[in-house]
Amino acid sequence: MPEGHTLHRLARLHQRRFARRPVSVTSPQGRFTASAALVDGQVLQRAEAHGKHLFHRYGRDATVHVHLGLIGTFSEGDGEPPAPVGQVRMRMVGEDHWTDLRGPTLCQLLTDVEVAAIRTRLGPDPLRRDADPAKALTRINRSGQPVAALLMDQSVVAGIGNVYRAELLFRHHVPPLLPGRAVDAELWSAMWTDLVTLMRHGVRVGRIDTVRGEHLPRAMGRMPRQDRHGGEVYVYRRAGLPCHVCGTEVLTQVLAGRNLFWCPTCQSG
DNA sequence: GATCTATGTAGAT
DNA sequence: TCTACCTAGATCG
Repeated sequence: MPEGHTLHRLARLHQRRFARRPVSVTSPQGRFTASAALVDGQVLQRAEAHGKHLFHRYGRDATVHVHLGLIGTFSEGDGEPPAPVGQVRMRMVGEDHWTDLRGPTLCQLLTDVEVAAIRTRLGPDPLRRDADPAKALTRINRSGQPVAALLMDQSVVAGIGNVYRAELLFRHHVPPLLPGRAVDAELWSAMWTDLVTLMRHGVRVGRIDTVRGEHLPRAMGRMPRQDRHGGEVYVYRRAGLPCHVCGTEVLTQVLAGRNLFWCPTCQSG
């Protein structure tokens, strides 16, 4: 679930459902109880996302910071919340809605300085208006690391995860192991523009779809069926299957602890 | 019902 | 580089 689009979608939902009104904040599981008590009953001023980080600002030096990690998840509903089931780290209850947070990597109450520290170490986020893609290119060009590794580095670009990485490289015919310094401005401009479009679509529909008109798989004669993550993709988790565009077997390799997927023909550079 | 795997990161080693 | 986190959907039997 959680690449940048998921967090922006949650921020938008929480802003709409909880902001500008008092919110009950508790920790049925107990691991967030002391911090929850400090904002419980206060007005949520603003919910926003930067990359994969979610911030609930209640006031000066009182921001709840959530990072879902790999397995964190929010569930939500209308009206009265049900009895907590399982390990609910944080429960928020507003006038008409409730939401439960389970399994996050981080759920902590931060001061303004601590929030700023997190945000300054993040790279530009394609889903934010304040993003400067040139900052990302500078970092990419300074490095001999594979572009596939750089795209996953949240201090280079904030919000890209394993699915968007694989799909972006495929869509731009980029070999994953291409060194960062070989990415030119024209290529990066095209990749960034595409990322903005793809991720905005992700926020809108709540899943990652990267198969668009210009890449229709004519050779296959049909659109790819939905993949396990719920959207339509070219190469992510398709190792051993034929490429939707050229039919070559999709390859996989572990790079820096994450599974990488690519088509050696379409992405031969 | 049991088992496997994962869209991620932090912290230990 | 390894492990913990400890959810949920897919797959196995």
